[in-house]
Amino acid sequence: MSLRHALLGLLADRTASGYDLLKLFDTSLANVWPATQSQIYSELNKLADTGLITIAAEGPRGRKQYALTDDGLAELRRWLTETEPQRNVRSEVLLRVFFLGVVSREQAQSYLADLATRFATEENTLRELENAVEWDESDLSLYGRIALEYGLRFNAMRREWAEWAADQVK
Amino acid sequence: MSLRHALLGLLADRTASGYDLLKLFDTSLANVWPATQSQIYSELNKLADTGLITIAAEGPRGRKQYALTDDGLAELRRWLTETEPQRNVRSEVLLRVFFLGVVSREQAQSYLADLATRFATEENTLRELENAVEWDESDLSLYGRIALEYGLRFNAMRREWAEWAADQVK
DNA sequence: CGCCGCATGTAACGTGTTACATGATTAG
DNA sequence: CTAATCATGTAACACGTTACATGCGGCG
Repeated sequence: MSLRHALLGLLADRTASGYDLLKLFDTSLANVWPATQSQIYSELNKLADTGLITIAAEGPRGRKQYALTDDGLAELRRWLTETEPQRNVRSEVLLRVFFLGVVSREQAQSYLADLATRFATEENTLRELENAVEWDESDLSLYGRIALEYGLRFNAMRREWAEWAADQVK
Repeated sequence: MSLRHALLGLLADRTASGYDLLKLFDTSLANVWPATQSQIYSELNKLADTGLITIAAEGPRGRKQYALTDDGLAELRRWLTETEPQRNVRSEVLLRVFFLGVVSREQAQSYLADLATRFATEENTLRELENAVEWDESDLSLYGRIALEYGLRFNAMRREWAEWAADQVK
């Protein structure tokens, strides 16, 4: 049920249409909680039905500008403080590593070395993103930078681990 | 489509029944690729239908002992070497951090401090697991330890990040 | 003989992805 | 005027979770 709260969270900052939210997902939330257009639009309708958001204004081309209601903000706060985040375990990378025994040691080693390169690339991508974003003094900037720092540390850790693992396989 | 390959991977080591595999998922794969009983049994039937595994023997209580076929091993190798692991991004923890602006700084700070504690606990759990497992010289032990090391480093990294983040919010 | 564990199967529901479908507005 | 962008909606399918359902076999 996190998509619903992601939408509430974005609408807590400012009002937006489904189309606006779609773009926000593709930019700021792409690395945290991706969502498709189809998912966003249907969830918005459900949220409007249950009164957590309302249509604050309608624009050209059938545009619906959604706004968070008091109930919606309460629900967002409740989710944040009173519910446990379910730990997100599934890792396809680890699953593959688990079964590297079915290929040769040489193949396994180069597989892990490739992984290290991949993680290094992702780290660089995030670093470019960090430089491209215009950070300000808002809460979204503060917590956005904290989330980005997580990504940087995560990829650095994974790169070092993959290098270490490649060495272990030798 | 990773569940299918997880099953193939486990059957590459030894033959097993659905029930055996279920227990393997709950122990060795619980932190990598969880699966439910219902999912495992229906996927096994599909794999048997497509000839990637076969029923090597039948036992009491309708027990079906599955074995990997040559096709199955080939498919496992193909998946491992020729397909790209899709990066697993969704993180409920990060999503929550993103929206910490809707609660007070004090609440946000204690939220992050709690996270740090949680990660430290998980790290300890994994360390106990590491000591409890009887590691041998097999491939599964080698790659199992590599996967576990990932978990240890991951939680250490997250704990340090959460501590840093709590400090940033001050 | 009765209970626990072994062993499998399926139905209902929620979430997520891909693809199709349609149309209005605006910038060049 | 026409192409790109804005803007929303829905259908089909894949994957995952929860719950229900059933029965055999071995151990005490």
